[in-house]
Amino acid sequence: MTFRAINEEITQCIGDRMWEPGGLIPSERALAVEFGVARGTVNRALQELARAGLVERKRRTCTRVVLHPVRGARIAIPLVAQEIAASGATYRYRLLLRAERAASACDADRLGIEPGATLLHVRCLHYSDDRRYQLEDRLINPAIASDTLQESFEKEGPNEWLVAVAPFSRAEFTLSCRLAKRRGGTLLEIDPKAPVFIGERRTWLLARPITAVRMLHPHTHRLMTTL
Amino acid sequence: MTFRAINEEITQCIGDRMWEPGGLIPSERALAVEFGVARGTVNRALQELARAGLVERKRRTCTRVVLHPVRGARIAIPLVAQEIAASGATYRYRLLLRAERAASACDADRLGIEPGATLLHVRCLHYSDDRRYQLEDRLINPAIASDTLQESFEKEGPNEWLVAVAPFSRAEFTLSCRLAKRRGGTLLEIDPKAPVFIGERRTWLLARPITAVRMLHPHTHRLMTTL
DNA sequence: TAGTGGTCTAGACCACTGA
DNA sequence: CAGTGGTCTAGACCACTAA
Repeated sequence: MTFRAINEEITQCIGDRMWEPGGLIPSERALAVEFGVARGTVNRALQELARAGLVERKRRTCTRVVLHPVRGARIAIPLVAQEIAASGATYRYRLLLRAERAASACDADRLGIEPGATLLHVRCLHYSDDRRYQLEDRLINPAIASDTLQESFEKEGPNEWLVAVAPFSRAEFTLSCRLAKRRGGTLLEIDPKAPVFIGERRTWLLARPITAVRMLHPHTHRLMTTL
Repeated sequence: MTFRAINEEITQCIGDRMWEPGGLIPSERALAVEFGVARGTVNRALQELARAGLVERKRRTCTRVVLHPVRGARIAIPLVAQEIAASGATYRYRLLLRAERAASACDADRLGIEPGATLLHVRCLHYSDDRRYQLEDRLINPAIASDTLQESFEKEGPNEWLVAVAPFSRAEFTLSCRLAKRRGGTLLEIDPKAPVFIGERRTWLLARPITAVRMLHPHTHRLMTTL
């Protein structure tokens, strides 16, 4: 009897309303006897169910079937190169722009630095089997590493470089969509009247901003997660 | 020595590059000896690190430090009523359609049931301070509860009912966008040439499909998370 | 064939909760 | 004070990989 089997048995009981939403589940020790397994096995099964959100465990007290199962599920945003490689397609990268400049008011707002401070602006395209997959428009705070301004980003995207040099402690994501009529859309070579799907990410190391990136996808893009 | 402590020790080693990205980690048995704990404890610590994406485990072979740490973040998808209430706005609900019918091929594909099987189709609007906030189009598998077909959904949305009666063990999310020209868009009363932001969710209890819902938002919608 | 990660077992201790 | 979930231990077996 594996912990996976126990997991399914318990899920079954909950689904059959043998144990009601909000109600108590028998103790680990009781379940261990019932299923004829060690308590450790039941414990592992219940831990997984708790992580999945089907069950709520209260230390030193009890385990109950969760009353309002989803407060909000979560969707994963993968790194683009990994995402494309995982799909089996060939990943290709092209640098469009690399500029060091003083931050405009708009940049400053987006990245969270002082207007006039130096920043690095990078724009590049990610291809999946020669189809334009994502347009990346990124601001980087050069203060994060001593050699930021030496990076050319000719061969490799900023993401690969950043994950290697700049750990972050806080991130903020936004997903939205709009019509493609503006510059970004034409760079993706899509109909200006078609929508684009936009992901934005900003990261900080403690209070110091690291990078702000805007990722544009054709509207055929799907962001998917299973959990 | 707890598994959390082991976890931190190992994270430290990786952070200090004592074990290089892409390189091998000592075996569980070796680490158990080194830390003076049982192998089970090391195992648990490594499982967690693998889940966190810091380490890759290959069954019956080895554990290695992950080469490009997946900083894939996760976005929370809140329940609409909670989301609106949390924003301080007034939540209002209106039922547009409630139909029992035999599943078309398209329905069957979307919900994952046999074509011809009975399903419940519900369409409704969620308002935030009298602005149309979300159009919900939902298929429900009536087999999940004996009283599904008695539910009118006049006063309360299907979500509130479902969370109370139908726990799930697996969920799948998709986010995308498209032009509003089709029916959904007009029901949201937006310009047919403007894009709509679409979230889709499907849930199962073990292998049994529970519900498939499509949520349309005006393109001004933003989905945000901080973490 | 030696070594690996995945898993289960039986037993134990802990710090706490709730009656 | 009885019962709970959280955790650790020491040992075991398995199915597999890589040499």
